[in-house]
Amino acid sequence: MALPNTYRDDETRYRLQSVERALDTLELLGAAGPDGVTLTELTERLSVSKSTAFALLQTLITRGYVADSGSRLSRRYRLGMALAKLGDAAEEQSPLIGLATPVLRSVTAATGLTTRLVLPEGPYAVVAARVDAPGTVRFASYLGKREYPHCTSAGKALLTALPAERARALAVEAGLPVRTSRTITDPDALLRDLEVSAARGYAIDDEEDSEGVFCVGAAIYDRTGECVAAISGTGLKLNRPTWRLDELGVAIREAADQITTALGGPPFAERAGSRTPGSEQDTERQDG
Amino acid sequence: MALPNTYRDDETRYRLQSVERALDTLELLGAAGPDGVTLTELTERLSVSKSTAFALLQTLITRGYVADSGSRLSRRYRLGMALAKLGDAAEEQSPLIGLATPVLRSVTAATGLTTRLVLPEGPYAVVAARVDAPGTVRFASYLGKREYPHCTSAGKALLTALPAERARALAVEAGLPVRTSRTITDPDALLRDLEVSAARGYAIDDEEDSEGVFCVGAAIYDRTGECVAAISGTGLKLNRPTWRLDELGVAIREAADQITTALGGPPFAERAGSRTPGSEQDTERQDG
DNA sequence: CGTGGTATTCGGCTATACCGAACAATATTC
DNA sequence: GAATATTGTTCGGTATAGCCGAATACCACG
Repeated sequence: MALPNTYRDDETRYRLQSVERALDTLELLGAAGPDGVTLTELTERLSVSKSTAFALLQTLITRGYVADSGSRLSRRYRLGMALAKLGDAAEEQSPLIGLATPVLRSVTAATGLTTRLVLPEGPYAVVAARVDAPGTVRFASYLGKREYPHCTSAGKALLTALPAERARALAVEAGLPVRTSRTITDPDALLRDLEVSAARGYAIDDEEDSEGVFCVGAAIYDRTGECVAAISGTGLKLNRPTWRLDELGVAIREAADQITTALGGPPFAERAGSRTPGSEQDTERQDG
Repeated sequence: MALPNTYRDDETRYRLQSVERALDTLELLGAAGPDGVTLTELTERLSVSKSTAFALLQTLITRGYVADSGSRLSRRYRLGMALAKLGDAAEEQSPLIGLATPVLRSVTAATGLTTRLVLPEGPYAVVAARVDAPGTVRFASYLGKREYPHCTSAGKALLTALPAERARALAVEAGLPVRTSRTITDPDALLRDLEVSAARGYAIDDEEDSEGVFCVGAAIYDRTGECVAAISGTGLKLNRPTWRLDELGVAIREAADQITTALGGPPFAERAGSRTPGSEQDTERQDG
């Protein structure tokens, strides 16, 4: 190496190369679907030598974090059960997730909706926990999925907690791509929608993100009054044509309130009317 | 210098030390509960230097696998959300778990029981997936929990798939400790119970493992006719005094059948009467 | 029976991960 | 309020652990 730089980049100081590669391996396998990945595939995607990839896999396999299937030749590797175990423990250790999951279960049992807990990450909302409704063929709703702020109920719910200016900035940062014919793509229209949602205590996505799919979402606040998360309930219109979005919205709002109060935050009733100032835009009649 | 044994133990060949330590760290944090662990605690439990433990944590933290809470000094570390994400992916990738989870959800929704998928591990049954019933204050039912074969419905269900001698041997190996006043501690009595359970298609644990708690379980078979897992449903007698164990048992049996047939295995009706296959069954190729 | 694709094994080189010790920052004690 | 105890963080030297490249073993086609 020509570079005599004995000191490492500040970003990578105190970070162990082989551990990072092991994590890369796991994440790669996780994104790879049930068919798994082959050793040579891994080799090139990690840009390491075959023997290195092999050693990584050996280590992870003997500990149960990676499972190998397929016989001898053209073996395929996928994530192992030890990870499911750790993931479970991680969920319980996260105060928010541990608190929210039982509530989500109740809502799902009562309403038949698939429920989720999402956290803000930049302008997006990422799924942190979920309780799938029975019979669901499983939405494309894996943990860690990033959802748009402008066309999902959870994303909107997060925005309702912010001053109008900030909400607009975030939505614009994420972009407002068209997802269905009903997607709100105009920032001003979105802000009006948020106004209504905030007053109502829950946000609605009525086939704005995906055809035939609706959801309702509500924000969660901690003791400092900061919005830290949101929950949402999702349903398919096909399954049951006569959902009552207003009733479901209230159910979600109350569930969110339950979590909020558990965190010591202000419930909906206390927040009512005190929508974050920002610009007090005149409300124009919204036509469809 | 005395060059010590350049060749490593066969057990540890091709295994990366730092990766193993990282995994040790995660497992340690996972077992530590929501309060987490402090750096010095970790240092001594891993028997590594403080700086090493620090580097491990840094790596895991920047990748989101460990979260730190508590301010500056006396910081506490717990598992991070990246693990929940991977664990979720691992569940979907496991063919058995991915298959069983939707079924478990249906059973839970229909019956109100907390349902589990368990796998055999030596003489024990370890929990591989679970769907908690709403309102459950959460049993001590974390993923990876080992359950006794003699006093849990899932454990018994696994035993029903084995020849009597083997079932007895396993139960004895695990021991038959007293758990409640109703625990079966006599191997012969257990075998009689298994006989009945096999004929019925499901096993019952009526407060044999824990006071006030019952469960029903049934075995799952793959295409080779081997029992590979079992599912169980658990309920609290306190909550609802009038459970119908027979109905619940049938529900569990049918759910197990559903998974079994999905795997290409023999459902209950076909197994009836043929307890203890014991004899040699031809290996049937699955060409085409 | 070769050919091309895999997974393993080997041995050497050096970058890497380890340690010990000093440093900094916060509590706790007097 | 200074002294002490206990924790997290930084640093440099060192040898070991991890990386690579090449050679080998294995299997499935043609």
